[in-house]
Amino acid sequence: MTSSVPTSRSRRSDATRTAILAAARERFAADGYERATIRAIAKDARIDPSMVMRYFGSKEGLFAAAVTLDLRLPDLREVPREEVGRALVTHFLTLWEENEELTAVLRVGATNEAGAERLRGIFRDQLLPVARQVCPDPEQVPARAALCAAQLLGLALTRYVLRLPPAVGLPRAELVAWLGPTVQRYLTAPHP
Amino acid sequence: MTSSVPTSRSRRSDATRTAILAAARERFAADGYERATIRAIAKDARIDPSMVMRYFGSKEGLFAAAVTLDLRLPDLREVPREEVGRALVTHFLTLWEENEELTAVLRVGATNEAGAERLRGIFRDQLLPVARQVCPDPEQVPARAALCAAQLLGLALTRYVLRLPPAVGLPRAELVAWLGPTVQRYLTAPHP
DNA sequence: AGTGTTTGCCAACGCTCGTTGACCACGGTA
DNA sequence: TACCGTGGTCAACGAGCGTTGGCAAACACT
Repeated sequence: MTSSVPTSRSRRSDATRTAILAAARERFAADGYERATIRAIAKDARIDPSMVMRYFGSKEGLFAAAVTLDLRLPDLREVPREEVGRALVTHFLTLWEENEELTAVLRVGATNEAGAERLRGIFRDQLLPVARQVCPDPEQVPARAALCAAQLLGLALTRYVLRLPPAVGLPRAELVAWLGPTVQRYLTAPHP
Repeated sequence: MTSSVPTSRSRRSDATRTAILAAARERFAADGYERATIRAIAKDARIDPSMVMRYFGSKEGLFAAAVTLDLRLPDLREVPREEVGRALVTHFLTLWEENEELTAVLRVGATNEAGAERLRGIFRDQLLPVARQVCPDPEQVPARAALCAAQLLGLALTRYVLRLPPAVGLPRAELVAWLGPTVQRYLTAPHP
């Protein structure tokens, strides 16, 4: 039993716990699922590999705990209707540059079925609802959202994962100027 | 020495060689680089793993031999100028559905540096020259080609790798209708 | 001081991987 | 018949992986 430190006082292990999570995110983002070994993650966090197991149960458990993705998408009803495309692109660029979880989930999703399922979940639970806010016809929402996902994930893939030189070199503003109208059209333009 | 069968007569080993390559392409496309094991590939080809080594030297050698990608892009100068976007999208969709090498190189490129370099090479040697045929300003060619790559690879990623349900469900014609104008704009529209 | 829970390290397990080298079967040529 | 290149199998190697259980130190509470 022992409710020794039940409520608010921070346990000493919380530090290691977050250290492991940080190292895991970094490795998953850099190497993908298979090559990001528990041993390497543990070494980065300066603890023993067995600690990872004790805290997270298994490698899958660690991945699940390390990569919890909240896109924090804006409420598009508060954005001028002709600005939603640019707003989304801007938001995604910021998001992607701020945290490496997105790169991690994209890299892992490309080779690992569990990772792919994670991405499908994010699409379903986070992007679809937002698309629903601005799409004219509810029936077309999934298709339109998928088109946006294709464009935005394609950008992330070429720029942050594959690192195609021209994609890396393009300045933010220019990306927004090019992709904004595309996303805008996918979301709001009449079916072609 | 021995020029026993030097010229045209097909050696018996060619059959196994191509069997290995076919199995390798399939596994790389389905599993990515790390999880596509030589042992599994050899089993698919119904031979011993050591044969793979004899023929291709190493796993990297096998990958290099199995995935040689020719996009067979059309000569855009023979396509009506306002049709190049739709033509490219159509071409890519066909290409992707016909052979699994593209899925393989995309999956591998996402987690493996050698795979990523392979993709950068394809972009540089095959997509850039074609973009040069239709872009107005030569200086803008790399950026415009990169935008196209982002859109087209994003489609492939969501449809053939991640298998987002709405992206899988969209019929070819509709994809061409949506993405065609996007690619067209990236290639030929004036800089926004 | 004494006791029980945390927090950590260490050593090993069983497994799979890429890779290697020894050995065998066939088939054409001398 | 004897030979040799070719196409193939088999068993093993060393390394790295995820994972486990036992044990020592640090701490919290009485």
